[in-house]
Amino acid sequence: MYVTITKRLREAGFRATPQRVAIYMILAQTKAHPCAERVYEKLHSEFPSLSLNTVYKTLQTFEELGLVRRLDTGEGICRYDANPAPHIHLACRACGQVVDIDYDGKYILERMSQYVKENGGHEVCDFNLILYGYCRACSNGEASSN
Amino acid sequence: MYVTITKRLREAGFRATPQRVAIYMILAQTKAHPCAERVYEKLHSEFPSLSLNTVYKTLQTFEELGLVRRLDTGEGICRYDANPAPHIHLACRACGQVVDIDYDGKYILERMSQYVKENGGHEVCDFNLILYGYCRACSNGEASSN
DNA sequence: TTCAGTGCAAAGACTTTGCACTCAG
DNA sequence: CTGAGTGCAAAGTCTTTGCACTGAA
Repeated sequence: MYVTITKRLREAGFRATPQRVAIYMILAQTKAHPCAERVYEKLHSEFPSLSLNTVYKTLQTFEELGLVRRLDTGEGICRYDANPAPHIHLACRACGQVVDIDYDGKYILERMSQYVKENGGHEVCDFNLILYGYCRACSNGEASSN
Repeated sequence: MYVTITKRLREAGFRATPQRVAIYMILAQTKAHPCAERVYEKLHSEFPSLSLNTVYKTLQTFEELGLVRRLDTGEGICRYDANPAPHIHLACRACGQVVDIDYDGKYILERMSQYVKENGGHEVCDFNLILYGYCRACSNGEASSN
């Protein structure tokens, strides 16, 4: 994992700084789709000098490199996901967490691309599908936080 | 149309002020999915005293009443759509416009709800599907501006 | 060594809050 | 009349920009 990110950055002509590696590791090791602020908090003990600004810039760089995917869940913040493949998310209206849905995003992309091409003539490259509702825990009435 | 919005506001226990009616009319008469700022601009000649603040508050009210749907297209702004039914949008990466895709959103909602219920046990109420790509004009290389 | 990357501070964009005034019902 | 709604100003939140310093290659 460490090797992978270092290698990928260098191959793309970017420097593999400790900050970048650490930020990537945080994202790769979680399924919580954290926002910039959250990544910053998680790294604060390990990198006391790390600035939030650097987190923003790094996440932007990662997004441009396709290492990371930006998620707009309508909360007014950007969350980040280290899984860059098109996939679906469910945003829980009770606890606020964003969970991955195990559904073939590629299939959706292909079907929608074809449909939209035929009905309207538009070209589709990517999609963002967010489901709003209640995660299992919350719809079962279990207490939860986040 | 005018009657409709007035009636619906009153039925919900809200006052049908000229500002509210005007803001709704703007949204109902366009397919451009304007943001708050844009709505404000469009009404500035008719309502010189209208404040951007009121536009924000009104759009929020409309959203809560289900009269209007909020769209996050990843531009960092909120766009609004007077069609509250679940449907699909395509955001053009060239000209920036957001176009409606004529596809049965209800069908997607039902299918995804069932899938997610069975695989994960989550409850789905709504969805937001944005396709990213190029609108017909832009993918044909035609000049265009928003 | 050298410049991409970092960190600080400040600015920017969009949105919300607080409060006195106004007008819809 | 009366309080929901408006408009002004100010503040807040998330994100970006500018610039000198630093450390990866």
